[in-house]
Amino acid sequence: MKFSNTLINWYLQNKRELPWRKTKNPYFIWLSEIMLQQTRVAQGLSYYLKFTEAFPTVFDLAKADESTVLKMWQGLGYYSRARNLHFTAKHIANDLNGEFPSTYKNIIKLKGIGDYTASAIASFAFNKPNAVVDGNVYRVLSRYFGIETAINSSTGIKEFKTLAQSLIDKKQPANYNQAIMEFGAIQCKPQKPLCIFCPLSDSCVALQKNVVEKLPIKEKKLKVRNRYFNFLVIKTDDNKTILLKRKGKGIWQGLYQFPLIESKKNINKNELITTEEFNNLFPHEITISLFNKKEIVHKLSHQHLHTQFWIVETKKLPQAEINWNKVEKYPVPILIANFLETYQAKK
DNA sequence: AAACCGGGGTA
DNA sequence: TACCCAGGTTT
Repeated sequence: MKFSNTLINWYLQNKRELPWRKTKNPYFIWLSEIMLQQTRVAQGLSYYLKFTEAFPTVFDLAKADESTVLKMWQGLGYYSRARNLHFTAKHIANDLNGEFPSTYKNIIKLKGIGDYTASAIASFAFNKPNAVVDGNVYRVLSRYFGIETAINSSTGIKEFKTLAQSLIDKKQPANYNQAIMEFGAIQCKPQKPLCIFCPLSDSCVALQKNVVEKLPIKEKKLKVRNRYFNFLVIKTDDNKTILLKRKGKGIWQGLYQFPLIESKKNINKNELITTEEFNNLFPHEITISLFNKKEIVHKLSHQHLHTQFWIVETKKLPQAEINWNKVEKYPVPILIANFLETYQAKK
């Protein structure tokens, strides 16, 4: 059977009875869609009942004070939804004569309505063949077709939208959209999906490849932390230096490095020599110069290390116990090794 | 492209 | 704790 027919049949037998599924009133449908953005049905339901009772028409909502609307929204989260809802209610009541736009193109112009919500309203209220793509649709399609494109990449967004649009049942777009989302919410769940008695199990690519739990794929947007490292490359007049072993849990555990002064940003020589750490190391006279005129940015998966190597020349230091011809014996981060290579070459 | 916006449920 | 939820707007 066709993908869409299977889903619609499943939907007609398994759907939950929800108040916004019993109406074609675009105002009610809009209200429910805004409330259900990033929100579970169980959480939004009581708010929907409260709002439709207090504001039975878009004019009632438009007449209310914004603070009243926000107060009623309290606890539902994402409060810009409530502000946009009220703004759009006033727009529809005052500028559009209370008539809700009936096409995707016009619906999406409304504040607080994006691609998903415009498609949902166009199909549910006006029976237009605009396919919805929400979190459920991403999950169902990526699994059934075995699509590994990241759903939060720009190419993934286009790919899934195009696919969803190609699959919609144009004779009953509302039922199809409802069906695929309900199927994703109840059957093809994020965790522990019910594959054992799934009506699509025979042709589900992810099930056959045993990758159901891995889909959909989402790009990890790991936040990169910028750190600013100042390494003090010490050279005593008896040709010794200092290497310190990194302890603790952070990066480079157990490896050796030159004494490090971390700063909030790249600093110049004056700023460096006035740091407390620097003065603790060098009580007496030294000469100091920046080795790399341009900062070296060492990129780790989750950190960008903006690095400056400072050459510090001084007379004999009791802490400086490592002879420069032994430095290469120590395990060091590649960042330090690369520095040593260019530094030694210049000598 | 990425940050931001929230409260709540689930494993 | 980490992930996800009938996403959209702003930068």
